[in-house]
Amino acid sequence: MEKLDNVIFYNLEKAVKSYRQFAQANCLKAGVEITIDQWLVLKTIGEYPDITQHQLAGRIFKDVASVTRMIELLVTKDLLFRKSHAEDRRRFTLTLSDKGRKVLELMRPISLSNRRQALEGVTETELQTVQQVLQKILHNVSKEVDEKTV
Amino acid sequence: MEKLDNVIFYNLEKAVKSYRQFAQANCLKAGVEITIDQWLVLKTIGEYPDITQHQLAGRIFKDVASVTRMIELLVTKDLLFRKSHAEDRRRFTLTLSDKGRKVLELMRPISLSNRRQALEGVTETELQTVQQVLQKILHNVSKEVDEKTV
DNA sequence: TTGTATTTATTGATACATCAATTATATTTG
DNA sequence: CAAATATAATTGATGTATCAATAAATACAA
Repeated sequence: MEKLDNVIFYNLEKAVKSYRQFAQANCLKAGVEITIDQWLVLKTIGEYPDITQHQLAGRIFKDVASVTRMIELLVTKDLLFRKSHAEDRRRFTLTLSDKGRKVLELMRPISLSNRRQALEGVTETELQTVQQVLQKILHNVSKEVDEKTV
Repeated sequence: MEKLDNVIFYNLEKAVKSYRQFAQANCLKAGVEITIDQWLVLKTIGEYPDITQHQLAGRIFKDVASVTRMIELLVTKDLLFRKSHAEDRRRFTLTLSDKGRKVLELMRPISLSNRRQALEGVTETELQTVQQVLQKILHNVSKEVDEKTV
């Protein structure tokens, strides 16, 4: 009773994991030595040059602790520079290195192709429905405002 | 250009992660000291008493190495027994302990309620669309049969 | 302005993911 | 049957997730 195959959350996880493996494999094939997660960090820093690690974590839905460690890695891989922020000494300024920028360029066509391949045969309408459902789920599981404010 | 918010795979990951946190928090609230992943293992063993670790891994889309370690944990937590298989000495027979069965019973209503809450406002039709799309994605990203068999 | 709270980030501990290499047992094939 | 192959599981190495505790700097309130 209640086969896992019918539980949407298992299928969601399955699809997400499979896509990740697929995407990761395609990066390697293209000779880019980076994990999808590391790429996400680089990409986000590229888009938001003055972002804090905290905001970064939120944007890629990761833990701040994870982000700290990923940044360390990216720095030792010479993809990223980190220097103390000029105006707020609690923060750090994160800057892509040349190598980091190069990786991002290499990745752009790959990630586009990954998505295109993965979504082959999926219609625009279907996509919209999926997005709607995901929004609803997100809304439902996000910490509700405490209603004990009677 | 190409905001992450519009990329379905980010939203998928986001939804999956959020649901996991939600589900995990609800377990803790109910006093069940187990991770969702450990629960998945127990549940699957309950449903397939003679399963191999390899099959188990496939069923919950995890790595065999992860499964090995999770089983070790579950054994030390006294939720699971493991003894060498009678007919095939490469294998192990995995058996739920009383404590393990009790945890599964405690979890049943919780997981049902988790899903119900998370899917509030989502119609049956929408769900079906999502399932279809997930199937398509899975199909697209799964290793294609090598077509160089010319 | 001193004390308190908040924000930014790190660190330690534990759990899980993934890949590659290895061990042990079974199965197949010559 | 012996050799080659396949299967079941473990182990090591590296990367990520999550929680809790901490440190340092900044903001805010009395």
